[in-house]
Amino acid sequence: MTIPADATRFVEYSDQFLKNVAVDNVIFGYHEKELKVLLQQPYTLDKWTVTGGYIKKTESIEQAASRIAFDRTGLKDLYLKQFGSFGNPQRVIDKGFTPQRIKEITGFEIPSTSWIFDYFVSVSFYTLTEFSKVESTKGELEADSKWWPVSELPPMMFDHEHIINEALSALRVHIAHFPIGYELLPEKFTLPEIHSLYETILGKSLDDRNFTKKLLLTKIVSKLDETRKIGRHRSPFLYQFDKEKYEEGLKSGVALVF
Amino acid sequence: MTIPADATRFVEYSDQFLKNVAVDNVIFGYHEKELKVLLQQPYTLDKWTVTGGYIKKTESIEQAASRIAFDRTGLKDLYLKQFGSFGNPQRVIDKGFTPQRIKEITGFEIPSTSWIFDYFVSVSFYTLTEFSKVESTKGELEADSKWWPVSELPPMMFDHEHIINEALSALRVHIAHFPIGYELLPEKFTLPEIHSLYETILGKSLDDRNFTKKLLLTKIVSKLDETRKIGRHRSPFLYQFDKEKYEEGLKSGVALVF
DNA sequence: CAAATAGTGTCTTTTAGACATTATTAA
DNA sequence: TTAATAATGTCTAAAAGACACTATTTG
Repeated sequence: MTIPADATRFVEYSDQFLKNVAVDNVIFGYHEKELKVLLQQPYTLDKWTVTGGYIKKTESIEQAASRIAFDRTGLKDLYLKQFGSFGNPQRVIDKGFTPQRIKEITGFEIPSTSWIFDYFVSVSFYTLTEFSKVESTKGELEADSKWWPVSELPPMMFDHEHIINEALSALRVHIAHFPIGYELLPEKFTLPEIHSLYETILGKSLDDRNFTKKLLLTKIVSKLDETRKIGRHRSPFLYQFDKEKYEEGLKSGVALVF
Repeated sequence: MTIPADATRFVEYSDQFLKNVAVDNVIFGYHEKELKVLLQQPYTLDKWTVTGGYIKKTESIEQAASRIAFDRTGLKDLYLKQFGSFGNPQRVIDKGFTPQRIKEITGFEIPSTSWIFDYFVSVSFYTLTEFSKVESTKGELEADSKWWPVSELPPMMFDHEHIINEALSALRVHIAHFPIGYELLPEKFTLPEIHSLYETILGKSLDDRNFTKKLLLTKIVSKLDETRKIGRHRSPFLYQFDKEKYEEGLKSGVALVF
């Protein structure tokens, strides 16, 4: 077991942070037709959590989410979407903080009436990124940090399994109304690649003819005059996002219902 | 100016509540083809706020929202829908708490580093109710409490105007996918009545023939063998919600896109 | 019979969904 | 030439949207 850095940080730096409220980021990663989620394992238990952290008094909740996501992924400008907040007295049970435990570890005596023993409201965001862009997946404070397939999650702390499920629902609703893929695909990609991406996120297969028809109708991608040679079969054409249409879609919405 | 009850409560009861996080409820009321929102005016200023309150350590955020809504409306079993959380350092500016001010009023000396001078994250819910069902619209702690048309809001505190706009957007998305009206219409109502309700909430006019066609297709309302005599013109038939279909719609969704 | 509101049907366009064959590449 | 994958079009059914006349009531 590694150092219980969370507890230490709490005690030393707690004046910088808002109390009883925190941010959780569900970081989805797409890689080779699989949807994964970045989880970390705190010092306390054999259970896992989504990436999260505390909110500084000087920053907004969105800024906190962004800072925390950067700490975990090394990526700036991630599109973080708030999808809900979670809070109930049961949330505290798994936390692993007790006055005795903190004293053992840090030497500080904290009264059991302190706010750090009350439950935290989690303001939750999700984001999508290309798996391989993430360099430092390991937070300085956690024992371990790892990508897990959303379909095979390890035992989760608190209500974090529920939070991931809610994030996934929100994501699936979201991609019916807004373009995605810019951060997930190489600059030039093939129709089969973007097709697979949508299938993976939605968790179901999509008719290739109908998929192509609808996608091209939105004009958010445009065909290039190049192909990619990738095997003993017909070479697929390359496409790229039409930056302008894509940005417009982000603002005003684009129907891509499957 | 009335008693600054919020400040008093803060000081006296703050141990019961989570810190730096609170609930706000945007309570929409429908009455005579108008959509209104219940606002309260705290002691401090000539600005108004949506109804809100603090979260007890022993209750979930949903329970807090429900309790707070009951305090303001006297209604139980309101359908409260969480639509977002809001938090940034600017939120504190309007709050009207300063150490000096609290000392003047309550006699307590609170250090300026206390959490009560930091910003609060607002976990926000909206609900819809029939205007005239609300008896005690006045909270015990506020100077005044009043329904305002959503199109003519008074000067609002914090980011509460933004919160109301977000609530309205969420409501308009919501009614495209779930049945509403059960709490807003009399048990027996006419097609023109429910038609007006949808027009009011969506803020646009809807073709009567197409509206009726789609509504009846969902089977959530059924025609009765009675009419209501209301003037020197043809008497409209009465309808009522089909409880079973309605409940099912709440769970699984019902498309009513206009 | 006039004024007011309720009630209803048809046509057109658009969208969704099902479905199968031909084209290209390189071993 | 064959195995592998890419590319593409048509038909049908359902839904959305535009649009206007007839029915009933009572002063």
